[in-house]
Amino acid sequence: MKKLRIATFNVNSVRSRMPVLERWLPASGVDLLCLQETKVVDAEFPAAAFEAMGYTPLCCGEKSYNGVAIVARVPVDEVRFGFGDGEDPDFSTRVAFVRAAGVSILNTYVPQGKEIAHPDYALKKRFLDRVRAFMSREAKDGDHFAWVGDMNVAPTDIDVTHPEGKRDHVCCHSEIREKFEQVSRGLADMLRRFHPEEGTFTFFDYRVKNALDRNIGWRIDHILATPALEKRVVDCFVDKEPRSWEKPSDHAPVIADLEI
DNA sequence: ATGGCAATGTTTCATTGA
Repeated sequence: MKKLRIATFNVNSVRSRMPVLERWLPASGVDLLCLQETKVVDAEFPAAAFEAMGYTPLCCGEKSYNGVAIVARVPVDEVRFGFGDGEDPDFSTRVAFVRAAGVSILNTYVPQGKEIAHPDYALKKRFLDRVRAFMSREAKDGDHFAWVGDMNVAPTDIDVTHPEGKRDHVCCHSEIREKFEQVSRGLADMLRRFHPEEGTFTFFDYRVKNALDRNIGWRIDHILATPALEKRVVDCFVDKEPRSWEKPSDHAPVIADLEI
């Protein structure tokens, strides 16, 4: 039985976040980190800084927007970017799949969708359908599999401050919640299992004054596990500390401890 | 709380994010 600590973190630019990451990651105990919104082409990804901390980065990014990466200090057996299902776009800068240390992890940055009437919202729903199809292909019964990342869905009313004003929001609308529920059916919400209390958030808008201290936020970053993996998860929590530092991401990392 | 802030590239503003 080995311990494995995994995490998901939307960094909102990996280059701007290196001071936070260099303070947080070495002390975090995280073995395998899933990043979203790296916002950088692969040639300019700060690989050396991660290597200096003892981690190997595997990235797929683009200029200005999106970008995902797997950062691991355990041997990685396989990594793939994009859905690889033949559909266009492939979303290689929003989808990463990794096998390492006896687990499989799908790391996604789900499109936010802008507004219900916007074409990006239809793209978001299609993205979630493709996640379901990907998992049907890649996650077999009994697999130690997790779907993690910035899902841009607050699954229930307690996952957002002031839900009554957000009925038509692309992250809260009943339709997207139903879609997310359908796509994630059979997977267990690890953060909710260990933190069922209200006010458990992973995103705190920069524009809301003292959002962190007032705990005005959203729970949109998730770690979801198959039944086989769920049995191996011994803890899951939000690490809000790096959100309180200088030049923070607007998201906080979500950490899960596994015994594999 | 119906604004606000942060990051990026096109850079002294426009666009995007959630």
